[in-house]
Amino acid sequence: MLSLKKYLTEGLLQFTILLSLIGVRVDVDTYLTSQLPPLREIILGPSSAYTQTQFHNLRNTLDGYGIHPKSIDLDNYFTARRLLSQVRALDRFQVPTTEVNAWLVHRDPEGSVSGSQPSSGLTLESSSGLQDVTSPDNGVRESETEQGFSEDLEDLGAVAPAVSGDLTKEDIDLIDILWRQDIDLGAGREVFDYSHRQKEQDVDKELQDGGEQEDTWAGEGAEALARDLLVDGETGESFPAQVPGGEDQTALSLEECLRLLEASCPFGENAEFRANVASITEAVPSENESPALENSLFSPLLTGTESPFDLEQQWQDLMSIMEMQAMEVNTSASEILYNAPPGDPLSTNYSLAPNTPINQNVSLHQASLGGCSQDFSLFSSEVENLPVASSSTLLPLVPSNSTSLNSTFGSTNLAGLFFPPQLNGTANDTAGPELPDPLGGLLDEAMLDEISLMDLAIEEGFNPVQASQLEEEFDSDSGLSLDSSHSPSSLSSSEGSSSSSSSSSSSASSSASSSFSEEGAVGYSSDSETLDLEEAEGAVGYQPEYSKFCRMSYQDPSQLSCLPYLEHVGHNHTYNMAPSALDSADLPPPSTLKKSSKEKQADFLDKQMSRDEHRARAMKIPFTNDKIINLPVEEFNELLSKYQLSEAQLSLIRDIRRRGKNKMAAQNCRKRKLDTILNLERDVEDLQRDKARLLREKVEFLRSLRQMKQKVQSLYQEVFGRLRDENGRPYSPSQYALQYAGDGSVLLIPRTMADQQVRRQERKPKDRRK
DNA sequence: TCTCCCTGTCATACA
DNA sequence: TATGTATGACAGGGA
Repeated sequence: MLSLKKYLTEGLLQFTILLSLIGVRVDVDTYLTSQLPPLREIILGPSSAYTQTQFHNLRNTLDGYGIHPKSIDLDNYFTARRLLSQVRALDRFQVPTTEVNAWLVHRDPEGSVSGSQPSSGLTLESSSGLQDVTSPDNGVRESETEQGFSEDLEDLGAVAPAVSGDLTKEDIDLIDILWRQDIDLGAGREVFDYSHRQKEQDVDKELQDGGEQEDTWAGEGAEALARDLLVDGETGESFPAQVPGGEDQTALSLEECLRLLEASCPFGENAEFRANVASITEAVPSENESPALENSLFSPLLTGTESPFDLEQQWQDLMSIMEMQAMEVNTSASEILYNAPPGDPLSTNYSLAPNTPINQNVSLHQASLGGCSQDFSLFSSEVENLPVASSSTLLPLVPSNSTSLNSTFGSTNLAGLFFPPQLNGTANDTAGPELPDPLGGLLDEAMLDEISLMDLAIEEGFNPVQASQLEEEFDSDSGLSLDSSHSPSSLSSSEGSSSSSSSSSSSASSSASSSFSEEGAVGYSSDSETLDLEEAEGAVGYQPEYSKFCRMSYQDPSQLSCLPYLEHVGHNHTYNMAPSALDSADLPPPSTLKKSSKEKQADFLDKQMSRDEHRARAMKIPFTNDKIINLPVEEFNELLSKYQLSEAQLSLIRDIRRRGKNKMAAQNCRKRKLDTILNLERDVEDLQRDKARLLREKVEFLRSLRQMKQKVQSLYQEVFGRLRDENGRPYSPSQYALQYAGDGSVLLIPRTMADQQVRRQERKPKDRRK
């Protein structure tokens, strides 16, 4: 019978899927909800004791409208409806993106499929040439695509198990079957992933638009620069462009500056980006380590990548967290990092990066330290204390008209942050060492284990999810095992029709678990018309996790196992029947048995009867406890009216009814508690996975950011080094700074102005926080 | 014997 | 008010 059931179940399911695939609509509802108990029972299996609770409610409510809102049967109802609707939708070939993502998430632990496989690293870090910088936008986007960031970002809205974890094992099996079929047709799994295809299209679009934007922006920038130069020439001031001998040099320098900056940061043509680039250019080198000042690059760079999500805000949030953690960080690491000996400006100006070779295989911890050392001090008071350069006059290079000046002030200028205090003549040698290492704080004891796991993932080509799973397995010693998929009962998952995903919602698991919790004494009525429906509803799935709770009220522990398909063995149909009837019905003819065994059987059955059944039999109640408990009120009262019952009998009957209902209510209550605990476990599991993923993303971002800053720094140095005043002498970095204004012009301004703008910029995020 | 867990039951609140 | 449900608390029984 079992094999027949399995055969029929799988065969029908596959047949239905095939029919659906070729366009034949199969309405399974007709078969499942029709009054064909044997077929339904074969397919869905017998019900459990739990589901008997709403016998009367489910009567005449085949669609489930009469199910109590809190009933566990409602879970079955919704699960069944959802599965049926999905089966029907097969011919329409719709695979919801979020569900596929959820599927991927749940396959991660097995390492078979993962949408967030770690790539070897961001494109930016693949090489250090300028070529990489020419398309940081695309690079970042591609990196996002490669590393499953797009999925991760989508997960931000679908991470909650209640949403994304709604796939049952049946769903997964269906998707898997479809996938295999399409693989045979030459289609990969990514074909189903709408987000994947969309990301590919986006990337292509970006690649196309990027070139156009770059060209447009370059043209506008050149025009703006030429305009500025012309205006400046009209002022008659000692603008290099108009000074004989120095004109070509300066003009060439500015053009080169613009070109280099454009080449390095072709993010787009919008003003926001330009402001960001301006902050990038200002965030260039400082002679003495001022890592605190360099974090100004954070937001602008990330905003420049222009994703639909407010990455700048996210980073600010992240930085705020880091700031908090940085309060407690020890400064030893930063001291080492910041006390680099002065020497080559390129190597010393930029806190860590120049001296730290970019190593893709570097430990995440190390990488994080490096990235952090330069990134997190935007809001540090050190910035406020920066001495202002004495020079306050506007250079001839700066356009003299008010518009340009306003734009200059209005634009981002963090140049001062990058110039070495020594050059300002007011250097504070202790500034660097005093700065804490925020990421070091982030990577404190509590996070090192996760980081190390991520290190493992990056260094060893480990799937980070696997790493997190490894971590979970380590954590599983704590009594509550988070990995339910390792339950021995998961063997039953081979039965596609009787398994439910560990990610199923609590409602689904409720229905599933009830399929084998057996209450034989009061839980079964062979003459109940609604029983079949109950069984159908109650056997939607089998929850492996409940194997450990399967020791419920079964009839005979020695005869019954926890297997759900054996649950019907334990039903007790005897109730208040007379012992003689029981004997004749259940026992072999007396002639073939010894009296002792007969008595044994009687004793055994007697023991199996509940107290209320004993009482009912003693009081000669003329109907079964099952009827007493499960009949609707109207029918119950009608039943009572048919018999002439004494007050004691009536009282007992009402007590039996009350206790029976309460007993099942208690069972439901306890099962709900278990469901809650299990779902909480899954939530914790998901959150841990998300946490690991976010940490990994953060490290990746920091790494790419550090590399971008390196390149911007070198470009700034190159541009600034080529600038010459009217006498052909280079400008002093301690007195002047380059500023990339919002209108596309590149300005050389005194450091005092740059410092003022730095302070002004610092206040903005603070105000925004308020 | 003690402890833990499961189960049934009661009391109570609530719908 | 009657009925049903949910849940905390308690007790009994088995391992």
